[in-house]
Amino acid sequence: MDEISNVILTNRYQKGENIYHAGDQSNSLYIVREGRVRIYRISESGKEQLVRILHPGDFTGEVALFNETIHEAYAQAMEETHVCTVKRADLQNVLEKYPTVSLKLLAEFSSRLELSEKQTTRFATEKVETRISLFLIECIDDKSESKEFVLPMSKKDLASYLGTTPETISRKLYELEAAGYIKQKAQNGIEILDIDGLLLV
Amino acid sequence: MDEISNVILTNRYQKGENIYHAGDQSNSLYIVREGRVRIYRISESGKEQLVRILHPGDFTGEVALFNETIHEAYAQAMEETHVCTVKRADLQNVLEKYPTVSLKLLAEFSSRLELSEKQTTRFATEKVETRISLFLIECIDDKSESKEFVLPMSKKDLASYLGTTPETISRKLYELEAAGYIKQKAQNGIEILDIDGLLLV
DNA sequence: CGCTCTGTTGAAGAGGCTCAATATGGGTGG
DNA sequence: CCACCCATATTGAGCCTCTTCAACAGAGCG
Repeated sequence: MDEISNVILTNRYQKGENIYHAGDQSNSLYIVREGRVRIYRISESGKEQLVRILHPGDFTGEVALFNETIHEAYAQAMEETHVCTVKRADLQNVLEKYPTVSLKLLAEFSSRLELSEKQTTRFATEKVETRISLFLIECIDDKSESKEFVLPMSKKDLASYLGTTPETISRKLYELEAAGYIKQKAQNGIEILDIDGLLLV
Repeated sequence: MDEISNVILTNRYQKGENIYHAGDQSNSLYIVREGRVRIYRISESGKEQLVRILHPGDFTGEVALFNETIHEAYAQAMEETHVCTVKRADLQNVLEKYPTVSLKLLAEFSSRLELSEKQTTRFATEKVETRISLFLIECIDDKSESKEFVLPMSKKDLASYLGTTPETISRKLYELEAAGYIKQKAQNGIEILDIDGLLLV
């Protein structure tokens, strides 16, 4: 722990500020301390997709780190955010000295890989309505118990994340509500009324 | 090397045989020695998607390995295939003893992650025709030089990989040929005539 | 030689996108 | 505290892409 704290730096970013850009030749791992970070990509045809949102404890920058390439994604602070950075050389030192850290990292990577491939398969095989339903269901998995929650992002971002448009999100949520599966509340609140119904969409 | 060869087992699989199923509780890493292996998933709604094809030297099984969960994908031999397996405990021993192996693994994982997220973004933002064009372009990147190659899989598999149908593949390839971007040859051969044109699709 | 799986072609229809107009709401400055 | 502003969200209409279903052609294999 001491060894690690010696090699980390902390930076602050304002809302909207970019932590790195696609094309940057970074050599650091970024760990979110406070705030939220939007990771997004620009496709070949110039459209933007939200890949994921980092919360305190999450990290990013790994691809550029282990492969010495440039960043392929963008990282942008969604609010006032504190980020710790570890330089590549320092990280490699730690990893060589403490092999169990590598095992933890490997576990994290492999579950991220799993998640990403699952997402790809959903895009490849499910229609928008189903992707939205599955997303809603996963929102309650986390907080368990209560079947009511607040969308973890704006509907615009959600559209980008799910590979659709804000218009379609709006309409599909309306349809799901009309069908009695969910109830929309103020400020992006959602209550799930019928999980089984949602699963069959 | 000696240490590793002591802990690996070799298995043979016939064409069509499954190496593991989704739901299996596996505890091994599988390395392809000879042959080809199709990795695919079944989505929530029951549709199949081809995730990738393993060639000699490639490996799989990592998610179940580092997270002690069940397999989420299926691995099926596409032809007579020889596969080496390493048990989880043995692998962890090696990784703890030789930290640089972990670094190599981390590099491999992170580039796979990168690839998977890129693919997700393509599904989220590009239409089928563009996805096909990009796929064709990547086929020649590998073999460089020659602008002629044989599709690395059947068109049916390609449809599954690109999240579309064989009918659409057939039609789009026809359109790309009509536009003068490519030329189709016998047995899934393709010649690229105009890369820049393809990139603009 | 026939069977089965892959690939092609046609027609119809659904799903989702685009564009435009309008509403809403959080944040800012006066 | 209010008025305003800009980003987000909603709603409608038309259209385009792609899927679906069906029929048929070809290729590979026992």
